[in-house]
Amino acid sequence: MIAMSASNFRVSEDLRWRGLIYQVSHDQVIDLIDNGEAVAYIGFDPSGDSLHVGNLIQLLNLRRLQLAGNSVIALAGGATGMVGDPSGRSQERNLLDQDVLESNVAKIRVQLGKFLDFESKSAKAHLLNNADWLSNYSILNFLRDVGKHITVNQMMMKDSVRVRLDERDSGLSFTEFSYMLLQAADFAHLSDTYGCNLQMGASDQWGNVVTGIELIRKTRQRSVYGVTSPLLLKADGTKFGKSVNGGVYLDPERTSEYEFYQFFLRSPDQEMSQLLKFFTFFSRDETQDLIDSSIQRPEEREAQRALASSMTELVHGSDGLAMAVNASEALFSDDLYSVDDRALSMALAGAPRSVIARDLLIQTANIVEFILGAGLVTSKSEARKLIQQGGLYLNNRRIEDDQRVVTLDDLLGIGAVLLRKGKRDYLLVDAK
RNA sequence: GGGUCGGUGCCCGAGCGGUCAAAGGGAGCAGACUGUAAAUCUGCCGGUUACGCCUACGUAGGUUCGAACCCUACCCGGCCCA
Repeated sequence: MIAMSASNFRVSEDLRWRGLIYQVSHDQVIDLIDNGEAVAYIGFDPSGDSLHVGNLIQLLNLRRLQLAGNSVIALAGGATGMVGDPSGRSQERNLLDQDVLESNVAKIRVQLGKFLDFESKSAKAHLLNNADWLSNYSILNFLRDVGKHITVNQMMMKDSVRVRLDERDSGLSFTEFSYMLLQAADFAHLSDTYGCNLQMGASDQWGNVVTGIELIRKTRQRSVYGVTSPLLLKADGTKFGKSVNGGVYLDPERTSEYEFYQFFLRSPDQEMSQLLKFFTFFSRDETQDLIDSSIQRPEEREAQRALASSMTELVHGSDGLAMAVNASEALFSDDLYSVDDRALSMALAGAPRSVIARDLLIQTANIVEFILGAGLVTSKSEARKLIQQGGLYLNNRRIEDDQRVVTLDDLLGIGAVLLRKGKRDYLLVDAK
């Protein structure tokens, strides 16, 4: 599967073929990474308590480099998160509480760690938090060590800043303006203490990366490099990574294994080539076969299946994948009643679920109240509209009447009721 | 601190005394078509005890029979000046 060990393998070629290289600061980077001499770092923003599929691309890039023999550093931005990166943002962000931030960092560290190999002797991996060196950096020293070497003129030229200055009704605070200096200081610190010589990131990080390179060149007379990867956009040009219930996260508490699998399974045909290249570790041949299949027999969705399986397994392990696949098959089977209860119960272990009081069913509950209580809809009018429009299914049977009541008789053998909104938004409701 | 422009529903954006739950667009939701795809078409898109009522147009007051629209103060943002 992971065709990394072949002696003639060159990561740079692989990355380029995958379309993962957008900008490169110096051509030397290519040799550096091909020879396994890079010590590469990528920073991750802890503004949420879980990484999402967008971050995953970057994290996998780090993994790709490590598999090719380079050392890597995953950095959680415990300090920079306190300030907020203006890159790619059209609005000033709100500051996060310190304790929220700390708990986010703790959770993200765990996720980051899962994708790197800490055992390797030659290709080392480090997991760091920049709060460890930035928190106690005195402002005076910072201004002298870092600020002195970067002119405001340069900073103003950066896209992330310029966009905000040109913007009609949102400004840019000094705090966010300073962000790139903090990131530059990180790079310098990592260069000093870990021999870090390469910073990577998504293309919106280019300005920050370059600032770090500048700083190190001026203050350390040392050459370090930068590489960015393109921002992944959907075929229609909008942001990638949104599903029915918001973002797609790596944390199963936020995005269940089933939902995660489904997200990739539903990928549009048009995006398959790019998604396979960005996310998977399939070889060139394997990838090409999948792309061909997708073009010739799109209705089979072979590529989607391969992508979804591969990603789910990578993030949630083989158990997680099994749960996701079982739940998917059970939920999308034509006749739910034909599946025996035991199998159903197992299969639906990974399905989205909620709980409702059994007593409610004993007294019989109105369908509208029932689905509201279950959390399938957020108001009674939404519930009624859903039914009127023919979008509500109970145990895979369409409900036409909003006066319908739900009773114990509606419980499947597994002691739960299966609700469905629209074509594919399922919710299993346990009666307890 | 002064001047000036602005703050409208999830977002963008009209409205500028009644006919405004508020045009239009986007997003979202549902339906049809299909392959759990895309595109397209249709309907919905504040809540509710549902042709009524409640909540909403930065916040608090005021004028008026009646305000998102007028007045006052305050808060927040942009720009310019100091």
